[in-house]
Amino acid sequence: MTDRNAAQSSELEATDRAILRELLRDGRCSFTDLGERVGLSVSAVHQRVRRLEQRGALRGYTARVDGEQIGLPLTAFISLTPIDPAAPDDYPQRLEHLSEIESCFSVAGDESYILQVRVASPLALEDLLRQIRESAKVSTRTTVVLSTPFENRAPEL
Amino acid sequence: MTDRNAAQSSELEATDRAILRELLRDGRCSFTDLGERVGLSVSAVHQRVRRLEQRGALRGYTARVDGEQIGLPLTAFISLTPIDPAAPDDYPQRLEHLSEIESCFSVAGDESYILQVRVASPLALEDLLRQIRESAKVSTRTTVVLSTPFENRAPEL
DNA sequence: TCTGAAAGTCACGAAGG
DNA sequence: CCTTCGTGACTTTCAGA
Repeated sequence: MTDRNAAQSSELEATDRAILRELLRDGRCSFTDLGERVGLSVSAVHQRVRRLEQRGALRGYTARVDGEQIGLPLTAFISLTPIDPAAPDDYPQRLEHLSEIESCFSVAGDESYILQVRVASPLALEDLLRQIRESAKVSTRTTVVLSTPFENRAPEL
Repeated sequence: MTDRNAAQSSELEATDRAILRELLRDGRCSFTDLGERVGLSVSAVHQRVRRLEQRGALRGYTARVDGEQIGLPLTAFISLTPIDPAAPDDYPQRLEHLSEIESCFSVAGDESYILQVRVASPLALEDLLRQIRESAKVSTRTTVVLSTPFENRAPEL
């Protein structure tokens, strides 16, 4: 066995973590480079990446884009509190269609959900808030982001 | 001129937005595919992508990785309030070295900053909170994420 | 799970309109 | 800003260990 038999394919081995580390740093890194960096042949890396994709450890790849330059300079966090505490908890589905909502977290604490949103302007935020309240029957508390010292840093693997 | 002359290279043109849309969907998409999808030759797309990278609209590429499978199943938001309101505002620099902190937002509202963190366990979170308080001389308020209905969705371009 | 080789695809710069 | 074209690099598969 490997380390501690990796609890039914749960924990990742060193080489796989090295691969993920490189792909987090550069999602377009070639298999050739990847192979050199982790000390494996091109085909071996190729197989491992495919396996990581199939396992779901590697969910995909995406570009990192500048919010300002694409015309969405305003980020905010919106906390949700259900108006009717007895209503069924289907808030995520009710909000899914609003593309301005980047992330939706179910949380412990005073509020039920935290939404991370990105919009073009204060006016667009006002409109989004109206749509959220209408779609989900919730009251909202909004925290506007002034600046982002850093964001989406890669975790240490 | 184009649309409204794009306010000094600020706004993006339709083809560039189409390219970003595709790269947000699949960060490893080949230039060949990209060209077909946006209706341009391979070289033209290549040039545009390079230009977008130089402009800073395209900041890079990254893999999307499953938090659970890499051994970091716990996400939380931590709000920061300075203990000494007169202290210099260098909190981001003081916290930068803590790799568990994925994002750091300066916000308007009751608190000064919101941190998004990812850790292995409640114990690791406790330890991180201690380090944050020590490093930045702040009091903290923590909201634990129970589940994530959706996260990091691509914005509508 | 690895390696090495073969075949097909792709990246990327040059030249030109 | 676009196209076409050519070369070298890369991806992907497969056989073998």
